[in-house]
Amino acid sequence: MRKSIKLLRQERLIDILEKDPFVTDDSLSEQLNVSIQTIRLDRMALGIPELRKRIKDVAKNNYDRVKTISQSEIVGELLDLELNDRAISILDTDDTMVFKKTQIVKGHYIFAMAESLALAVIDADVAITGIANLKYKIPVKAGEKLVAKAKVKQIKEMEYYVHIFINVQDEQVFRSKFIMKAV
Amino acid sequence: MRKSIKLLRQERLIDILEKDPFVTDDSLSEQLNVSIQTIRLDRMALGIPELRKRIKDVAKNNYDRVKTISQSEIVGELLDLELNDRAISILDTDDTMVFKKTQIVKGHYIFAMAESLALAVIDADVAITGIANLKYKIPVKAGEKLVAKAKVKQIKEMEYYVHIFINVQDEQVFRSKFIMKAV
DNA sequence: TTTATTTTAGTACCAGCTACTAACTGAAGT
DNA sequence: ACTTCAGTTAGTAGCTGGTACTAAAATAAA
Repeated sequence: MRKSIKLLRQERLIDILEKDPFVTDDSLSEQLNVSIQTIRLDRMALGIPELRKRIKDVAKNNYDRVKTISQSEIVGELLDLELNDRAISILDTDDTMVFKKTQIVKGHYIFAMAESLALAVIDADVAITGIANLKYKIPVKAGEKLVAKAKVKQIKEMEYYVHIFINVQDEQVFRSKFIMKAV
Repeated sequence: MRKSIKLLRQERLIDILEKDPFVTDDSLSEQLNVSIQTIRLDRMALGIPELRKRIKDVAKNNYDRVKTISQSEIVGELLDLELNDRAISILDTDDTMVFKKTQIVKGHYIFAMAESLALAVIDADVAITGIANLKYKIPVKAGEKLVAKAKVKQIKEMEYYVHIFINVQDEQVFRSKFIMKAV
């Protein structure tokens, strides 16, 4: 029975540190009501590095990356643009965009790429998405390079009908129709 | 002229640390060819904290932010769930989600909320989005609280037909149909 | 009861500092 | 020539949050 007490404590330790890596051994020993030596033995057993190393890891991991997530990279890079006619953008997928279980890129990244290209291609100061029909044909895996092509099919007063196709290599993985409304 | 040597060194110091905050005083003293005490006097004068504090700052700055952007907040909080039947989630929008020009929430945030709720409501280990039809009825502004309701309409072998409605207050701002495929 | 596991205690040592005192350098001021 | 003084260097004590190690105490299992 002592065995499970130890394992339970180690699980709690992992839990605490996953929620907040900025915790000293001292604080951990208080939270778990054991001596600081026990905490250190547990960390050793679990291969968890010391506070400073943990902080450094968090810092290093995010230092370069973070900037990207929030904006531009979510939508890809515009390569070619002919207003009111056509446009091309590319997006490199990575493992931050996937469902861990399946390694398949989450749908909203692909949607975001398509939507932003649809917005870019139309010659309107401000536009909003009205209607979208999407078809995910083949799941996209982390690391694959997406190429999106937009074609404006029709402009009816303030409504723009735009088709977006997304390929990986020469295979179509996604296609969609957007009706954008200028405001 | 001695004056400018000092100022120049301090500028170089700032430069080095801006490019890479992960540098010890020891390394700085080598790079700038002065004693470690001089480096410390310079840091004091410039109000630059020690290495560990700098690392911690980098980590802290990004840690909270990244967590939120990448996962939960983009998709909302699950309030109610009846597998294979219905589900409800909420999402507080903020000004990081909008087009600056218009203060209107970007479509992919709303799509992500809808898609993830559609995924949550179906009782399948792994599922991918197959087809989606979206209608954005009213633009959502920063600060508005979105309430998404999912209803599973039909289950046909491995395909799930799910409807998602998103409201602000009692007004429907978005509705969609998803066909999800279990894998 | 004996043995094994787990936990606690304690010491020496480390990096990377802060805080402080003191001495040295070198050029300018008068 | 001597003083002056900013700028630089040297050195010590003490801090945090550890590692690495030895040893003893507590608890459980045989």
